[in-house]
Amino acid sequence: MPELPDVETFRRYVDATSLHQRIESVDIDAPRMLRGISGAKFRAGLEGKSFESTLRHGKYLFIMLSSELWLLLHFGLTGQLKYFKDKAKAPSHMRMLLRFKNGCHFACLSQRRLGQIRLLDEPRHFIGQQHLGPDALAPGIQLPRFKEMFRARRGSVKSALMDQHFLAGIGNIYSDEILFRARLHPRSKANGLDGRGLTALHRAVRHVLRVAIERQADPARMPQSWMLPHRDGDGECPRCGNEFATTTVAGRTAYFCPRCQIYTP
DNA sequence: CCTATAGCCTGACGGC
DNA sequence: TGCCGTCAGGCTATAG
Repeated sequence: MPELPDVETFRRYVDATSLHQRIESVDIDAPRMLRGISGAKFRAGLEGKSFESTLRHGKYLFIMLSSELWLLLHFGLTGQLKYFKDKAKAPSHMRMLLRFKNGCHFACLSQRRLGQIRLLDEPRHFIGQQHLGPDALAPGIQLPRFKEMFRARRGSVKSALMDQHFLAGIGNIYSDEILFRARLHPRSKANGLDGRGLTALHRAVRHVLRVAIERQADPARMPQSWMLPHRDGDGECPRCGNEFATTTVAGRTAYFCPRCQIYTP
């Protein structure tokens, strides 16, 4: 689930629910998700502190604590956040559970336990260490820079979009949606796109991510003109009625419309 | 630099 | 019904 629009939605959710409340207790159910720190040290780092502000880079969510340390959350394939009052209403698959002084709870869910939880001193430092590319919605990624990046990139356009070292935040679903909008075949070569293709791609990246954020990354609320509502089930292109096809790119299943999306070697 | 593969985990689904 | 293989919106490590 969690690509850039989902994580941005989580970030806003934290801002709306969980800032400035003292953390009374910390429970970890999935020690494997905790990276580079013991459970005891992690608990000690959170207890008595509060969330003060949030930041997102790609698919990573950073939460600044009152101690000036940062809580890092990464959601893997199945992560979610949930803020709730009654413990009786606790959701399933809670991997980290905080209880605030006001009696409410903040839970990090992950059915498959593939996410990551860390404590950091500086987001910039972490982003550098991981060699993450610029955030896909960063204001600095204007068309000229975007074109330069793709012209210097070998391999397929879809694997470029999904490569977190190249551009951070886009995963399998939204790369398909972006390529559908830009009418580019997922296996088209990144450095084979012409000016028109790159312009369309640049606009599609920004448009798709922004609209998805506006709709809170809820698949049920995406426009009918998009691929997402038709990916399974009927599987028909909302533009031409053709059936969607699939192919494998960078180890993932890519959906595309064989009539609308043009291949460029 | 790039691609392909397996592994990490769990659950849903279809076929037999 | 039960078992089995496959697949899933992530990342990492490894090999070529």
